[in-house]
Amino acid sequence: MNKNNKATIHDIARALNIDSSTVSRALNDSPRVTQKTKDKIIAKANELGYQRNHLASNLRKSKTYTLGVVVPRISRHFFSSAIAGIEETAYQEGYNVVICQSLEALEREQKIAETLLANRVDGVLISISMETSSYEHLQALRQRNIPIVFFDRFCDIPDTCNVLIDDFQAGFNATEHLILNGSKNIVHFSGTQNLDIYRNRYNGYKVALEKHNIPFREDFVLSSKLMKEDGVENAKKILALPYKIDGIFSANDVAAIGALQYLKEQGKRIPEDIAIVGFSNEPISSIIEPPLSTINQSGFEIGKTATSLLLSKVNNKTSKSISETIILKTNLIERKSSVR
Amino acid sequence: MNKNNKATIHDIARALNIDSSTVSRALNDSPRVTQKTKDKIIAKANELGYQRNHLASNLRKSKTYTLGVVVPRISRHFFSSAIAGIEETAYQEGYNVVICQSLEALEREQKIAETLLANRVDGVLISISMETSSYEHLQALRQRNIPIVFFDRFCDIPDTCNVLIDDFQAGFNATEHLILNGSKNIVHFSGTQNLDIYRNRYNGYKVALEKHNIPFREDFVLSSKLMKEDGVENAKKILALPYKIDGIFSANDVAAIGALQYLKEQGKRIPEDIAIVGFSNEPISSIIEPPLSTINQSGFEIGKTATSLLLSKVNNKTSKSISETIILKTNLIERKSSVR
DNA sequence: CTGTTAGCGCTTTCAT
DNA sequence: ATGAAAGCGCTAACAG
Repeated sequence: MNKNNKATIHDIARALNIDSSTVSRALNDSPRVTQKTKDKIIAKANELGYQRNHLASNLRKSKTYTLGVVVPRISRHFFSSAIAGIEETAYQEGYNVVICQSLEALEREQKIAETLLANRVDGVLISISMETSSYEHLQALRQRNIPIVFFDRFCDIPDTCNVLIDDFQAGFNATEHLILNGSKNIVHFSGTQNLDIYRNRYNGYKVALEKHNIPFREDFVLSSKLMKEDGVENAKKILALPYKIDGIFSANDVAAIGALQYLKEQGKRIPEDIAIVGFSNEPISSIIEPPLSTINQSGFEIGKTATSLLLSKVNNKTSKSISETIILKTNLIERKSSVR
Repeated sequence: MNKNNKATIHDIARALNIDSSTVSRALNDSPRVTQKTKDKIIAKANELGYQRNHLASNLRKSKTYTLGVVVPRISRHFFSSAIAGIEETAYQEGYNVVICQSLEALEREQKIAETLLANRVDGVLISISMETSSYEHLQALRQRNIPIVFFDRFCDIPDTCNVLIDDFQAGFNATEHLILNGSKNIVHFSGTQNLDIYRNRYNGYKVALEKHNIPFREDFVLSSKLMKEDGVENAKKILALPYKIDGIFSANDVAAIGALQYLKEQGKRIPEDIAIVGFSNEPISSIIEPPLSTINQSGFEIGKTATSLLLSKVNNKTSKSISETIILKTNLIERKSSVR
């Protein structure tokens, strides 16, 4: 018994008059131990209430069995469901997870990267912040040979993987959906253009307009950080436009909701339909009026996929430093307003 | 240099021709080392890019510097903001955090408790599941001398702490608010009665009615798990009641929203005002029609408070096994419908 | 198949 | 004020 009153492999060994290394092997189910002794050892282990000390094991193996997860903010539904997927996959494989929030700030992201390094995580899953335009902190991780998988927000660094949705297609589908429902003057709420996801959604919007011979107008594209306040600002801009806007394609849910709310407060006309991209299975869309059509993007799936990819990197010493990008499917969920 | 290409205290010691124990002391800012040698050591540490190996350090100290956090579901806004508060406080003190979801299921909660034990966390923060009516898994943690702090959902186990809001007062305030706004027939959406928070909110409701001489009616209390579907069911029951309901006091946000949505879909009259308890700074309430008055309960604050309390238990060997309950203030946020 | 031995990198007595 | 030595609990050569 050690000082914490917990049995160690030595206690088991002593009780059975064998060596602790055999106990270790048995407990790790090594083929180099007879089934009979394994049984004896396992029985004794249970009897003594033995539990492996991961600290010691990990130190010896110089692995932490911990993954770092960096997201802009945990309260965003997309990310909290992604985290659920990440944890499910990680726990299954015996990995723990430490979750960090960048709050969309580069400086915080850099600090987090340092912490993760100091904690010697075995791998990192990250959705970069909107501010992230320099990548040294991420490259530092790669230099220490820590695998990185980017999810949702694309990042182009050598020897890293990406798990994304097809943002171009989603943007195209969202916009076309509006057009097919009769919208002509469609405004686009876009995000910061240094993020690929927003550039691609924007391009999808443009191409859909082209396809349907609707002229593209520069002043119909409103770029922001897509926070709720930005949505409100966007709504004001819409009202100031010399056109009757009959559709909005917002690159995320939050800004769309902000705009909606403002328009309602002002007693203004609500565009016929609003398509939103970047939306997980959040309940908000189903409770606001008019119901929003959304592009469904399962955070849970993305989290799971990204994690298994990362774990394969963490475990396979073989296929080291191969970049890979996985694109997951999205689907458009149409919601008709009940009041029409 | 070790196999991971990382400097150790031995590397620093060798380079400086001193012993590694001195290096260790210096790096821990022990008073038993001269400032001059400390400076030398720190300089060399930086030069070599030294980073402490926490695994080794923790093994030696037999502490994990990890806290377990168990919540019903991370996607609930109240819990995700509580987690943010927990992390902020924990990281400041050099602790990591592992987050687990019980999904309101006792069985999962029991498994999680086992895992946390196996991981030898230094302390546990938990909001018990709605199903939790047996407490062996939690007592097992206490037996291993792992401090526990319950937050939001009260749990009465010896030698543990609770960080709560005043649910009785909140229930009272919510109900009185409805009464003062003219409601007479006020329905209460209640949660499972094995949780104190719901019993207390329920009692607050009753006492508020009493105070204002409004007769209490058994059939105005609808108990459920307070999921969205339950809200829908509740709404149906309301419509079937032989009274004109003019107020709802829901013990949480989710059920209230479910009910609202159903009532709207059916084109039914919406009660004049709805007070909700159990509500964090979630944006939902501000985007639905009619606006809901809510009891504001800051998950972030609760998380922070609970964590500092837990850390004091984890660190102070002195005041061991003293139970304590902290009650945090809530405030009612009134929102007038814009359409009235 | 099992035992011996030597550490992983750090902290902590106990000396000096 | 610093050094020497022991060991946290486990794993992984290397023997036999």
